[in-house]
Amino acid sequence: MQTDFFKSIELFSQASPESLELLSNSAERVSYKKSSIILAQHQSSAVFLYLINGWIKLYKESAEGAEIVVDILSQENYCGESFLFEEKTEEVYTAQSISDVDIITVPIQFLKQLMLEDHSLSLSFLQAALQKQQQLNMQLEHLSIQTAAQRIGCFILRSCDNPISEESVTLQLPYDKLILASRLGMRPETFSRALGALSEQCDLRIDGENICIPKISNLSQYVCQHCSKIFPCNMPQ
Amino acid sequence: MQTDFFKSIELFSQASPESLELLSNSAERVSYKKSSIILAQHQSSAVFLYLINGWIKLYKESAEGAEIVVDILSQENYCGESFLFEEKTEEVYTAQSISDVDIITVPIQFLKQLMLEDHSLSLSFLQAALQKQQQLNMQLEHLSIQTAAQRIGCFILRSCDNPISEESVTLQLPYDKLILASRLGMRPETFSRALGALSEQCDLRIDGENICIPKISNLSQYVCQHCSKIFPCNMPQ
DNA sequence: CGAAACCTTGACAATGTTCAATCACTGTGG
DNA sequence: CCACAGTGATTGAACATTGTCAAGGTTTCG
Repeated sequence: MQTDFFKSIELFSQASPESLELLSNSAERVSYKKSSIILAQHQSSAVFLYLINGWIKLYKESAEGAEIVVDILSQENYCGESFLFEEKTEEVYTAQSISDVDIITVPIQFLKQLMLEDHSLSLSFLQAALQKQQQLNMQLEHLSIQTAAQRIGCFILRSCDNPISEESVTLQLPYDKLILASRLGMRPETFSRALGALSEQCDLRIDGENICIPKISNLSQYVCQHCSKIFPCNMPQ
Repeated sequence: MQTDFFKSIELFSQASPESLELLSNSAERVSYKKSSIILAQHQSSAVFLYLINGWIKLYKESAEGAEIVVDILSQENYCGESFLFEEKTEEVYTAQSISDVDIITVPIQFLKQLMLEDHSLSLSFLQAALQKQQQLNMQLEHLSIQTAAQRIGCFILRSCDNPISEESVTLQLPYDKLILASRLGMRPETFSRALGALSEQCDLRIDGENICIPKISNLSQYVCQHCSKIFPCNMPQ
């Protein structure tokens, strides 16, 4: 792989020339079709995975065999970083593509070595980790404060390019409603009903995966009531 | 302040001698009585706060004035790190002591400078951030999977020194039930009822803030059913 | 076409919240 | 020392929200 390619990825853009060189030798770029198992549980603690494009579902199984969705990765997200300093096999998960995807994988021990040698790179990772932390805090807040309809509305709002526009906006849900539901911490049935309620409350027009929002302010008013952030919050998904 | 003191704190233990020297000159160690406002909203983005001992509540206000508990810090936790690389005043909060506390404060810009110069220190922070991330992931999972009673039980379980002991264990709740309730994402009334239900289910004896667990396995069986982790999971609070 | 996956709907149960009332405990001032 | 206020905690009843189970519709794709 080419060093220039890594240079263009924000997470690696500050890495030293030596790191980039080493990365380009040891990283692998792979493509998968939709619904492929990319990492099985036993592999997940040994690999750092960077998602170039597409969507990936990370999930585990509970003691009783139920599927627990840990996270949905989108473009430019990554996973596996929690194994940088821990050997624990506690947090293992399965990674499955939910669209066609392009990814990069790096053996975790190799990445750790880079991290120990390259100060700039570790600062980039620190920065990214702190951002992710904020996002997780937001999700926690939403889960305990917002209703199902508000969480869906919040997701839609944060998908708008320009949330303060007065114009009507049309957008597509990025993936299955089933997956979006579990991502927002609710059952598919609840999602379906809540989306219905939301569209009544806020005058949305919904046709399958397409959503038309005639007036964004209707939505933000309904959604952002109880939240600690100030609209437009610009938090990533 | 003395450099040895910082050396004894895990988060700073790997810092270079120069960093320790600089830290000991610019950090402040302060004590507060219970219920003091330690950081008001407008200060929180300028200060890194390390908690030596006691408990601190971090909270914000929603658009409507309701209090939103962001986090409860316990011994050896810290806050303010999210402002290392972001100037945003988005995530500001108020920090209030909920017991007598001893803390250390470091101006955030000063800490940032250290981080840019001291590779080892930034690795320690990266490691800590990744651990915190795992903790947040666990909280998210619990909030959407566990019932109120299970969350309380999980908290109690993880407060036990030796969760695989066969002996009976007695412990104290670390702070108000009101605060614990909001930390676990439920109303005080729900907490009260759920604790009652839990003590029936798992044969606990509860007297105010003291909880006696005759048989821990009763508790773990009831609590850990749906969780993706394996008992005893040893996750921090 | 037919199977499988995705999505929706209805009836009902479980869970948690809200509001109001009450009680226990603590510390304060007369 | 006692009355009293204030905080923390509990309880009941009504209500809101979400989950569960079962059935049926829709879309997609081989």
